[in-house]
Amino acid sequence: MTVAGKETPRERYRAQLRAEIKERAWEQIAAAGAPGLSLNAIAKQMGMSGPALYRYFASRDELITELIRDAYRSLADSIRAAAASGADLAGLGHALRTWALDDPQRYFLIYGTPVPDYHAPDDTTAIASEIMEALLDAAQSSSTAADIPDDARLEDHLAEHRQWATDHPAPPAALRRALLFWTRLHGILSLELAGHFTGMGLDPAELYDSELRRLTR
Amino acid sequence: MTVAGKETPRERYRAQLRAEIKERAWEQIAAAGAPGLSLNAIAKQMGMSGPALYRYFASRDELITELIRDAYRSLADSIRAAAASGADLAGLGHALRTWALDDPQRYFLIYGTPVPDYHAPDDTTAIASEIMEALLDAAQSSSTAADIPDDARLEDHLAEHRQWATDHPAPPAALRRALLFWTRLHGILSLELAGHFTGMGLDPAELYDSELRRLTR
DNA sequence: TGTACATCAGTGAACGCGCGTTCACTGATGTAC
DNA sequence: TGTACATCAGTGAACGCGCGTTCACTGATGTAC
Repeated sequence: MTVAGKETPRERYRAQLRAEIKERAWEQIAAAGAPGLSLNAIAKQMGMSGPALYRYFASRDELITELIRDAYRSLADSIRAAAASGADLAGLGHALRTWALDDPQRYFLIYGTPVPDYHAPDDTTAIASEIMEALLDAAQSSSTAADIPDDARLEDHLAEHRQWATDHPAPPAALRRALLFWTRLHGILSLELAGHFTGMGLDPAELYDSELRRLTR
Repeated sequence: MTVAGKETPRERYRAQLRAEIKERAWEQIAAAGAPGLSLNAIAKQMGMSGPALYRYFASRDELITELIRDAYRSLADSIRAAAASGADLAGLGHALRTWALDDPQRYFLIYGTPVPDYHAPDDTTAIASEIMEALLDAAQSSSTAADIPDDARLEDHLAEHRQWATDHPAPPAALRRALLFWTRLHGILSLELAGHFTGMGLDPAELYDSELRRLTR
């Protein structure tokens, strides 16, 4: 990393071109899904020859890895920005949905069909933890009388299996709430984004808000 | 369709080979995901030349379409079999999870990342309706005192938007239950199958059962 | 039961395509004295 | 300020590959008389 003020023109140009490559990559992914991403196609779209891109990314895989990282980063930033501006759990829920609808294929790059034997870069787990921490904070500080029925068995399990919440002071009830927030909302979101509600004649937003109400009331 | 007894040897052979092609296709999908499916690779694996497969499927797309149909059919059959043997909503939930874990990529072929501009064949919506009907039956006949807090607003919405449950006598509360069953379980399942719980140190099965308990208690 | 013909399965060659990636090279941009 | 050298961006040709798909053809299997 270079300090902003000390960037040489060349460095700035490099960063700019890397950014543009990624932008085109996102456009391609939006148009044809991640498997359809092609370096040559990106180059052609930018008016360059294919091999030129190898000055900026060592391989197609490196580019995709970077995109996954950026997707995680973007989601974490959205969630944290919402939290920073005083949003409660419901607010984080809306931030999540807005983020997902904003670019469905970006959502699926993180939460969609996994490619067998592909492992996401290690640092994404750190970003995922960031997200969980924001959820835990909100789950802990929002009303205790949330509308989720008790479930002693699950809370016992969570009390003993909380590596994912290491160092977070949230009590089991809050762990449970954050977790259900995560799984329930992803259930609706992924079905919605994949189009499984179209033709059913109901509004996914209503369903989403309903779950959110139950989690935060 | 030919009646079983009237199948000629040729027809039987054809059906057998079509089936074997599909089997190999599933193996490939399990190994490399749906985008990695290749007719030539299947042919090679079966000891045939590539073009030979065109006797059995008009194109790669037709094969995939058929696989999607089969996946839906398989899920619907599993759910209905469970229902037929007297399973309640919880039983259907376990059938769903078992089916999903049995072949994650088959699950994702239905519920995973959608390919932009690809539309599933029309008859799959009929099979999807079959599945929803089985859920509605179970949701209706199981205890009314389920552990889902009331939500008048959602029930109002569902009372007015129930094209997906046309002709089904289930009251709004049951519609809601069936719907939440579907979205909540898919939330956990898709996160689990995509590996998002690994490293968190908790057992997705506990979470799944906990949600099931809440939905059916 | 045997022959003549039609149907069908499978082959091998070929087409056109796009992919990721390497390599040797040109020309422009920056750096050092 | 001007020259000499190093660094870097981008090109075009090429490699090897696998893909879906078409086509003309061979040989086996079934059908009709």
